[in-house]
Amino acid sequence: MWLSEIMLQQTQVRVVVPYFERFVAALPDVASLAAAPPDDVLALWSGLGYYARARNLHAAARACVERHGGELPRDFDALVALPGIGRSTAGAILAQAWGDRFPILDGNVKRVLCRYHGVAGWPGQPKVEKALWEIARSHLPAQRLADYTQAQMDFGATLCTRHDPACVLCPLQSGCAALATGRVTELPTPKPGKPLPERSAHVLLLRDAHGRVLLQRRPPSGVWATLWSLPEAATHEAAREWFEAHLAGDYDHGEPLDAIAHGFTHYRLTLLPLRWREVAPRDAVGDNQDIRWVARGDLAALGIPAPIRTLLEAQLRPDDEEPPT
DNA sequence: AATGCGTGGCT
DNA sequence: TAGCCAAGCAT
Repeated sequence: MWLSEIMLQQTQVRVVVPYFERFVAALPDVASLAAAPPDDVLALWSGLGYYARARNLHAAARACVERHGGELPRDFDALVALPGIGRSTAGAILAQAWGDRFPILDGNVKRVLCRYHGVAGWPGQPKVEKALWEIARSHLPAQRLADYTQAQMDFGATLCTRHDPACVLCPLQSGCAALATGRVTELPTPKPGKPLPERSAHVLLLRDAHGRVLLQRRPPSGVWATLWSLPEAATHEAAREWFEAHLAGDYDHGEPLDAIAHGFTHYRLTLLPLRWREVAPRDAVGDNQDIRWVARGDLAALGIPAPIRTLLEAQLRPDDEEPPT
């Protein structure tokens, strides 16, 4: 329940299902999650995005073991105090698990309320969001909060959809302000757009004599925080410095591979891979906790950013399939 | 208050 | 197809 709420934040059901099943099979309860190494949790999350959710979930599980007897507390303030659980998720947990009378305000509910009440303005705007919370609270029924909460989300997901909502079938037609005023397609007001910044990074695909690849743990904050990725540098000069500090070999022998375009919500990233087929480490590599050689078969056990995993899978295929340049 | 944080599906 | 944005939260 808790896991599904966290996984579904900003993520669609269809995408979550396989991750959810894999996660539950590996870490079936709060105790096993709390006891798991952070890398195991990130590996199970790898590909889902917003990795802070995984780190927060892990920390929250440990907090539950320490402070709440290994269970999620049935208390709004205690829930919100746990990392990764905000107002909406806390409300969803209390309403769905216990039938407690708390509103939720996820993307589906925001869309439905904006249309039904004819609320204009981007829902991400604090003023608009505050109004929506009040509306959500005012609609709460006296009973069956679990059913009500689930019904709201199902309604938004199946009838009052983002594109092409099924107004003809809608049981709330008669009270819908957007329908009455012909604004169904205009509400909710879309986020004010602005051009996404472009960034690029050189990534080094380094293999040793055993065919292993050199991975580096990313810094504790920023995008892909604490995940394992390829060594990265902003410029060729910086890449060369890193290479020469860590490896014996000739930087200029690196073969450029095709650039990889990756879009984030807030910027566009172009990855420029350089490949060396066989390099030897300097001593420093062996001593550094954040740098390691990884065999192809061990990639699945690590949290790795999606485009990097795709690149590695293409490059580390068995030798009878020559990787593309 | 505004921004940072992933990825994939959809049109 | 390039852009939009989905079961939000943290800072």
